Amino acid sequence: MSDTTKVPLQTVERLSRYRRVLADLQDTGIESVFSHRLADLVGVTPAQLRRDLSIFGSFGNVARGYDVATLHRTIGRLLGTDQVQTLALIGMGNLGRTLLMYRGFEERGFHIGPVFDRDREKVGKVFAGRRCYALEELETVLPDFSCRMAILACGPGGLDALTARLANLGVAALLNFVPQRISAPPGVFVEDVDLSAKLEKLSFLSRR
Amino acid sequence: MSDTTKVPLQTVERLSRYRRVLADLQDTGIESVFSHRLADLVGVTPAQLRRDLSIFGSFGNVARGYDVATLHRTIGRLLGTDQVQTLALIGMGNLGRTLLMYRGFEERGFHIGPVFDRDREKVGKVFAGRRCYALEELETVLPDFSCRMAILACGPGGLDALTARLANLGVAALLNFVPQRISAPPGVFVEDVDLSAKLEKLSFLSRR
DNA sequence: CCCTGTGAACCCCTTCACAGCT
DNA sequence: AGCTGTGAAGGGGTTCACAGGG
Repeated sequence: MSDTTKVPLQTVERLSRYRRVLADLQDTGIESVFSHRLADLVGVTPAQLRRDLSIFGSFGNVARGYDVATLHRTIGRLLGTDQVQTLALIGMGNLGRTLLMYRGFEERGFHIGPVFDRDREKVGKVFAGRRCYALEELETVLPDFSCRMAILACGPGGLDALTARLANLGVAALLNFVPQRISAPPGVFVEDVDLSAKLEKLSFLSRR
Repeated sequence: MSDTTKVPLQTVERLSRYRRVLADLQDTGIESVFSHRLADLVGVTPAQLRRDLSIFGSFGNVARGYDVATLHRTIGRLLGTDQVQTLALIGMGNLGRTLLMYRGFEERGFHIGPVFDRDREKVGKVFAGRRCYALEELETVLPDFSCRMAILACGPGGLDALTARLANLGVAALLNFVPQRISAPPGVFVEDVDLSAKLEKLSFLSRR
């Protein structure tokens, strides 16, 4: 019951939420939880929680429920966040600099390593301890960091070429803030962050 | 075929993407498109596009496809972004200031009006032309702007009380950047932005 | 022809409900 | 008695495929 690719996408998204709540429980010294309680804290149904976990195995115990520390570690392993991963960040505008200063990433096992910008003015400057590289240096700099993921916080110009170069360098996942459809090279996963779209959704929903 | 509440959530999310592409087409002077072409540009199947639109009515024409300008306007009306909406922004940290400077919101019909912070040091300062109010002033300041939506870019402390106060003031939708589950008052819609969760999803997916 | 709009089939995910166990 | 894990049922969204029309 484990590593087929038959894991619902939404289950993966919920794993993050489970892990976060489990971390809180662990901090408060709670050693075990029943599905009912954990589901309540996360905001899902107990059946959903048990189903999600059952996709990966049997972690529960009828008498005590789930062991908090063990389950936390297990989900971390599933997500691949049990060890620190280094990300590349492209674009040192307002957004890029904000992301660089955001502490939440480090807390969850993500470390921003090399940062890049196309703008000559930014290249060579230091942001939060990182020297900014020119985009042209991608091929020479990136291999030293062995990044499997990158954050795109740059302008829309030449995006397709950029993603192709990143893919060539072994980057298999992109967190994309550029409001434009990315034609991802095969094998590269893209998650879009489109705040305007979220506002539009809220605008629609709150009209009735 | 119109205003029942039976609109799939994911259809709503795709409306944003249709609208963005239609805006681009309009800028380049194209007057009409067939579902096949529009769907290609957006990155969905033609059947999906037609199904999505058919939920709201019949906008197409067998001979010419869809009229770009009309459809653009229609989707804008559906989303409620055909007129500018004013948002409140809570939290003037790095994130809040970045959001304030982001041009993308204005382009899509969202205007950030009043900004608030709990921190006494920030209150009274001016950010991008807006004077920052204290959180205590919420009840006196917010009614002047008649905001139906708010952006939460503050710390996690006292979130439940804050959302309750916002709800009382008529705020029916929240774009939430705080990594914590919000127990939304009834009738209030919440969209969470959790970048770490997106990275964890990417981490999971790119491991095979 | 080749388009749109749409019933119907399909598929994926959620929920129910219970067997098995402690 | 009350829990987990899971077949089976149910529901929601996508895709198929075609009727209808220029």
